[in-house]
Amino acid sequence: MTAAHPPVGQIPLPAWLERGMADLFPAGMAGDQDQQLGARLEGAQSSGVPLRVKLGIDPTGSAIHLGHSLLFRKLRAFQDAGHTAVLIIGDFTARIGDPTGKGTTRVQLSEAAVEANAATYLQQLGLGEAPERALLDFTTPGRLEVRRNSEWLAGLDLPQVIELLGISTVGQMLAKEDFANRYGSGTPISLHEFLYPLLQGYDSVQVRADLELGGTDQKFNVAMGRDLQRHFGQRPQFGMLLPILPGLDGVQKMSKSLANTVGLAEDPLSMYSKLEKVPDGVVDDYLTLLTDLDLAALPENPRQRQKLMALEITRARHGAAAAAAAQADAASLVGGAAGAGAAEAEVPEASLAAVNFPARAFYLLSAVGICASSSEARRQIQGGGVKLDGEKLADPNQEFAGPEALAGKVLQLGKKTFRRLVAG
RNA sequence: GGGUCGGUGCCCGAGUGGUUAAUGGGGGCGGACUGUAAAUCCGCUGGCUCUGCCUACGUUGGUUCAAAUCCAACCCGGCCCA
Repeated sequence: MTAAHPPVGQIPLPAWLERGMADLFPAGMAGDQDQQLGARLEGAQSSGVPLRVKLGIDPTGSAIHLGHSLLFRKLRAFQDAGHTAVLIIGDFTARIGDPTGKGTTRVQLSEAAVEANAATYLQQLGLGEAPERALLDFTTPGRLEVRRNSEWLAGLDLPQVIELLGISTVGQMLAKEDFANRYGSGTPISLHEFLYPLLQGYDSVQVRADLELGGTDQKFNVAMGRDLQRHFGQRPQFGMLLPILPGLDGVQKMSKSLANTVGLAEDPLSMYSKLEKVPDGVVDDYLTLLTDLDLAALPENPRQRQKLMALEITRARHGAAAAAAAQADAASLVGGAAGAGAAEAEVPEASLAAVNFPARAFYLLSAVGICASSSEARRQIQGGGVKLDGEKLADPNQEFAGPEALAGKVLQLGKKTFRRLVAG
């Protein structure tokens, strides 16, 4: 090795690409064009052949939340720059379960469950929706490929599997933090879990990825993709890692199992009211990763910043009018003028059709889905957290004779859960 | 396969025959407070249209008037050995 040169041949990356980026590898040495993403981008430009940008998702849940959407936003940015998004639905790998970030072996999902999840994912990403609200560009030809990895994984035979296993070593696997922790602490690791990174890496081979997007926790898996591509004689992909979005608690990552998420499918009001009170420390992260706002031109006041962030993220999903309404409603509902201010609010509706009358208050809450169980509902009422049209419900046994007495009213739990009751 | 230790409510973790949905902590939810949040304080934290009735301490069966607590078998896991 000669002395390090200044990055003479270093080709700068566009701003849209670098925004929010946590890591990019290989980092790119001046002399080696194959190590530079900038060079590959230029190559794509001059040859007219778009880059293939891989993003894999595991259809393990049914709701996409903001923590996922930052990856899709970046993928969309690549699409808008003319490249091809290769969205891999890990229908096969989902049945193994990504061991990343998990303290325990994941439950293996059934084929049917995976399929159902995959369908709702595409829907949430905006398949069939107005392009300006869709997260991905589904319409421009050549910008999107949706693949399922069962296409190539389901048919692997044992010799092929053994070949894959031969590419990595136990030592490499145990170098992965999650495995190391589990091994160190005596938590079981099933052998099939070692297969996960290999199979995900094999996806990169199959789709001939130029770049793979992932969260920073995916570094191991993305790097594995490079190893496999090299093994199969391909030019290895770049790995672009984006931060793991902190959840609404501001501390732990946004994750459904931690119940600190904002789902893309959520209504504007709950989306806005959740976002406008995230801890100050993560507001800038949200602004960077979930909006396109000019970061240099943000309000100084932390509260204003927070509201702007909440408004902008809600707007991107639901449109300007709905977002503005949500902001106004959130203010009036929390401000104590509940009911009155909520009159025109975009409060989610709850049908009384499934409620058997006469209904006691605690039963009503659970029947309408505002509380998980009638016992919980009883406790919430006793705790003074339930209001009907702004008026506190005091008695969990209060009886309602029929839907007429309730239709049109707003049932409220705490400060952020609302349901407008509708007959039938 | 052998030895050994262990499997408790969302999580961690007490509890070793007898008022009890089961100490404590975390988390969560609700209330007060605040610019929302955080911090702090308070309440709740198995289910059921519920003034009572169910189901609960890995599973199944057993011993007892009585078991999370004793016994047996089984299942699952850690560690050591092979």
